[in-house]
Amino acid sequence: MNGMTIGKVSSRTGVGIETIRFYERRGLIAEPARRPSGYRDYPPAVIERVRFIKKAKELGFSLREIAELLSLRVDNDRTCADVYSRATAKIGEIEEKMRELERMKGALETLASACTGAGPTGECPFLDALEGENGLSTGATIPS
Amino acid sequence: MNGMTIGKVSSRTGVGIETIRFYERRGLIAEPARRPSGYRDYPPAVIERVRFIKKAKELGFSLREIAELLSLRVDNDRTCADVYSRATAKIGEIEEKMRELERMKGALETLASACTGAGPTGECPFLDALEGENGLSTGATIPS
DNA sequence: CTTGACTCTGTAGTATACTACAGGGTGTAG
DNA sequence: CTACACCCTGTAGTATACTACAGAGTCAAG
Repeated sequence: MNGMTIGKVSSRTGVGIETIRFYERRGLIAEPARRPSGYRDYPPAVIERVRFIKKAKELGFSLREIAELLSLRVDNDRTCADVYSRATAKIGEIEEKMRELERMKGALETLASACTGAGPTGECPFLDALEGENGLSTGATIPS
Repeated sequence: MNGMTIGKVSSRTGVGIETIRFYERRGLIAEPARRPSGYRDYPPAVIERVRFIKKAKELGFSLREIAELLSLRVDNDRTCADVYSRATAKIGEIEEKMRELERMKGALETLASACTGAGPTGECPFLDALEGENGLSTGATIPS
């Protein structure tokens, strides 16, 4: 009763074989069991994990941040208080991302509703909707 | 009555000088006027543009996608119908990102509410909340 | 028992997005 | 008039995240 080969994981998730092995090297996916041949033998749960990584990436999380998100679940050494504070911090980041997306969406909707007819594009309040002093939590890098 | 030097733009936006010049090379920022010395002389509007780029990046848009977003406003050759379809497409992408963030947030909240006391971390339904067949619009790359 | 699809390790190359000089000129405060 | 912060171009280096081989072994169908 074997699990999946890496090719199966790849086709089920839409993530390339080389990329899956890369995620393993980076510690995002646990090293799977091996068959006598040396082939990786994955449990079904790996599918959700790979899909999670894929989606989190599309949402602007780096692999380092995704590892953090995943570590909330994996490490049994952590206290609940620790998990709680990390989780709420991530929730804050996510809420900030959502607010920015909301603003961007609003700006695009204004743009779209102003341009339903024919003719050239006029001045649209596109950048204006995204003002504000600060970025998100990325940690701005200003060379010394 | 001069505008800003690049250093001023950098300090007002939190984006490095080299990065601003890089954005110019990539066409994300228009080539500014020059002073007799050759110094770049930026109009105030560049501040919003740089901040927009910064935020859009933090939301998971690539520089190529940001250029697309910006081109909706800039190109006067485009018809309104064209702008409309591009804008609504981007709105769709943004809504998908927001839905995914909502799911991720829900998973984190479940995790956080289950772990407010002391003790070790149990099994939490973290990955489960992010299942689903498909990713976003990134265009999955599966090697041949 | 061969053929073709699949897997292995290891290394090297690519795309994106910066980031850091080198070697030079500019601008202004004291 | 000099010292120091700032700007210029151009090129090269770095971090991240893949992506592509090379050279070899594995497995299932016919």
